Formats: sequence, C-alpha cells, structure tokens
Amino acid sequence: MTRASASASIIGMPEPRAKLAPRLRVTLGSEIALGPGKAELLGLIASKGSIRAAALQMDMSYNRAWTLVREMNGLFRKPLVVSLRGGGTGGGATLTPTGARVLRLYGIMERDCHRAVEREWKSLRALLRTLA
Amino acid sequence: MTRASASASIIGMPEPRAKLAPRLRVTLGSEIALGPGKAELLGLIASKGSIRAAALQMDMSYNRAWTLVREMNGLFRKPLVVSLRGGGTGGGATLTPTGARVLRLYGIMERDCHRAVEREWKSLRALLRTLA
DNA sequence: TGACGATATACTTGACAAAAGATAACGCAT
DNA sequence: ATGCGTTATCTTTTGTCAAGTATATCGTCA
Repeated sequence: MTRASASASIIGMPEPRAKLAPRLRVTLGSEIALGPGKAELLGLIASKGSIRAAALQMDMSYNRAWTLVREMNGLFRKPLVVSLRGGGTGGGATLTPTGARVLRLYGIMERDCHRAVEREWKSLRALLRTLA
Repeated sequence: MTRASASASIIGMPEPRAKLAPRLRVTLGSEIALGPGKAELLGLIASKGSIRAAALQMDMSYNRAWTLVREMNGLFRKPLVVSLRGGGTGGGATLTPTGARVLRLYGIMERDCHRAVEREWKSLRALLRTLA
C-alpha cells in the first residue's frame, strides 16, 4: 500500500489535483531534527497528551512515533517531549516549554513560506498537466 | 553508502552544521512533478547540454537522470527537455522554453521561501544541539 | 497483589526505491 | 562500413526504511 497521508483517505483515491508542498526540513548533520511529520506528531502529542494516541491518529505505529520522539529529544538542547509511565491512566506524554516553542516556530515558518511562494505557484501550476 | 548529496563530499564528513532545507515539492496526484533534485538536474542539463554530463556531475546514474526527465516531461503540459541522439557529438539535450520557465520559477520560489523563514529559523537554530 | 494502560526497547520481516548491468538505436565522421 | 558518444529501455540486484512482533517496565487503583 502507498503510505497513507495523515489527513487523507486511507485507501487509494490519490486526490488528483496539483499540489505544492513546501516542506521545511531541519537537518543536523545527516539526521532530520524536524520536518512535517515530526511537527505534526508534536502537535498531536500536545493535544492528546499521549504518544500512542497521537500515533494512532496519524495512522502510524507507536513504535515509529516513539522513535521520532526519541530522535527529536536527542537533537535539541533540551527535550521537546516528556513522558510518564504507570499511574491511573497508564502514563502519558506532554510537550516541554521548548517543545511548545519549537512547534509554534515551525508553524509560523510553514505559513510564511506558503505565503511567500503563492504568486509564482499559480504561474507554475498553469504549466502542469490537468490530470484526469 | 549514504546517498551523496549533490554538492557535498563523497565520503563521510557529514558536515555537522544545523541546516534548514526548504524543499519545495510539486506533486501531481501521487507523483512528484518537481523537487529539489529535479530542479537541480534541469539546471545542469541547461548548462551542460547533456543528460549524461548532468547526471555525472550530480553523482547520479544516467539511468536515474533519464527516468527523472521522462517523468517531468510527462507531468507538464509540454516537455521540459528535448533530446537528440546520434550526430557528431553523439547527441545531447536542452531545455525547452517551458523548461527554462519552470526552472526560473522554481529558483524564485526557493529564494523567496528561504527569505520568508530567515527570522524564525535563527530562533529555532538556537534551540538545536551544536553537534560535535 | 494483580490487572491495566501506557511507555520503553530489541529484533525480524517485507515492500519499495535506487543502483547496477546490459543492450539497442541513432546519426555523424572518418 | 565502422566506430564513437549519447540517448533510450529493460531486467536484475541491492539497500534502506517502515511495519510488525514480542517483551519488559512502570505506577496507580481496585
């Protein structure tokens, strides 16, 4: 199966429109410290209070989500996510102040970037095939 | 081998600095019509006049380069690259007016995008680890 | 104390994309 | 006619990354 984009239908239906995806990727050496996926994950952890719930919503295995969190925590000066295990609810995870700051900055950058290319994008789109 | 980034050293030495890569990806349905790699390839074809020479410079197989060209040509209304085979020099490839236009637009978008995020990027970078 | 729900971590498998290899076609030069 | 360099195309191999599977740990609550 092709990878299920987070906010698209699960099966097939590739949404045949032309799309511009300004993906901001922050790399540290050869590792990806932050990107669209990690940012989305951060946002969901913030709102759900749980790595597992966030992973579920993104149609991603808990395993992978946890790996991403681990990578992020290791690549920033201070961890972005803190997690607790045990307890009445079984545990949970929340964003640190640094995590919240990073998430906010990323969102702003995404928005600004999208605005900056709006004009040229329309010109470029006109040159693309209108598929099906 | 880890994939050799076009303008980096071939072996090891992962250039340990934090970097922001605003990658603009144009998708048509599930296929990538244009991205950083394809744009760079277009530029090299324009300057070298040959798919093979461009591929060589990017440390990419001719095979792959040709595939990318084929994809691009198929996803835009008009081809971006025209190629000739045979002849004294063996053949060659050049950009069509549409190809040149697309390349120019992409360059502008990249530059604008980079400018738009400059400010927040500095804040974000300060939160990253200074590796090694 | 035993169960539960969540985090934590290692190991194996499988699908897909890139790379490699091989071969054909082409057209000018010599 | 033969050779050369490039495009064009198919097939096979390899490597990487995500998914899956399995298991351990932790701390409250009943």
